[in-house]
Amino acid sequence: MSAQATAEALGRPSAGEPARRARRYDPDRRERLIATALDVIAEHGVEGATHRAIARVADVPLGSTTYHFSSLDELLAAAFTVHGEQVAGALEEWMRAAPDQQAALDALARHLAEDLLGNERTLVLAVELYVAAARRPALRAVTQDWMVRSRRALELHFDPVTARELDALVEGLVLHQFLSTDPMTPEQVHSALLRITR
Amino acid sequence: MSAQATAEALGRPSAGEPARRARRYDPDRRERLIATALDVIAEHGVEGATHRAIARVADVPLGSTTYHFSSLDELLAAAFTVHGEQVAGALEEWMRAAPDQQAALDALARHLAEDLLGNERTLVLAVELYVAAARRPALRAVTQDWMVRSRRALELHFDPVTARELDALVEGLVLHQFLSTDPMTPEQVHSALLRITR
DNA sequence: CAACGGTGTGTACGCTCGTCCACATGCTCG
DNA sequence: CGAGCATGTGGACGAGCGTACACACCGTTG
Repeated sequence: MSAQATAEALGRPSAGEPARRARRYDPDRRERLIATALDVIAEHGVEGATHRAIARVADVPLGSTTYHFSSLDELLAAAFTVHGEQVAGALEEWMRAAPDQQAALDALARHLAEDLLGNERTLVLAVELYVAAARRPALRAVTQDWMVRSRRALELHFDPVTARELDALVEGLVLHQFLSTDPMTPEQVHSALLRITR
Repeated sequence: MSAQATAEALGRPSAGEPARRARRYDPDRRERLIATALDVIAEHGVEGATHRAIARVADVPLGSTTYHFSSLDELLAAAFTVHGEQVAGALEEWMRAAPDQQAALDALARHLAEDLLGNERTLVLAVELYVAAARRPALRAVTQDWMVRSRRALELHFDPVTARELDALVEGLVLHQFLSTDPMTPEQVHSALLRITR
């Protein structure tokens, strides 16, 4: 195999069977493992996100995953933290760019349609986090941070009560879109948001 | 142990070690397994709902679970079907009893507060189903049925568009309540529902 | 140059899991 | 009464899992 060939090229004795893979220089393997974990979760769910599955996709040995993260929960928490920051950051940008409440509502509708509902990967990751956070304390904090950040962003343009209701409706729409075979159109979504803010 | 004593009382030879437990007459074991499965899911999540855990709590041998249900997914589907029918039935009752739209809204708020948000078990089971349905085809259909039945009940008093938005908001509120450390009060919930229907 | 520590690599251990199977029991119906 | 069958019971099997560990490599530091 190529691993054997590489070993020979590096001058290792080819007599033995070991065929140990050549050591790689891989400075940001940790970050790559986080990104790969998100890919695996999106495709197979948290349930399918095992050390072995992540290591296989990232093309690293199994032991490497436990070297960089002291446990699987820690790896998952790191992954969801990165993802949550990306999504929350996007919402904050939308809200900061909106000049008034009317524009903020349009921006929220677009954020929903484009970043959440329209993107299979983001949608799946959100729901997977919802579920995983229910049982894993390490993920509760990640979810809390995400929720707080989202609400803060909404409060740039809406009073706290309305922001909270919008937040809940958004979560419901995400879940609805995910589960339903007959999802709502962007127009319906926009209309629902409008009703909350009137 | 008592199993041994029972075996001897039944005239089995006590020389051997086997100590096989006496056969029990248990006509509705299948239904009891379903109920037990819901208990286990509520306490340990779908992830913790294994054949062995359910059998232990129901006090039946491991093999009994695979005798009554050809697979674990089938058992979970049966359990969530029963649960979904109970909750959907409760909503239908509320809606049928409401004389007008105003009363229907109050009833929905009470249904939410009492049956869903105020009941830890029901809340957990709903979210667990959301999550499990994402990856298990056998549960998708169960979720669909539940959603359709809920929407039909709401359409007794609200137009289809509003019913749909209410449905999504309810799902969001359930999830919100489940994840948040600082949940909404019944008054806030009622107010949010009112905004949708205006 | 030698010791050392950070990183990469392969493998072993103990455990739980879903599923399957062999056998025991007792009701039903001829 | 006796054969057949639904149900009850215990145990086995192979697979996948998280984690731990021994060893290999290599830049740094004294």
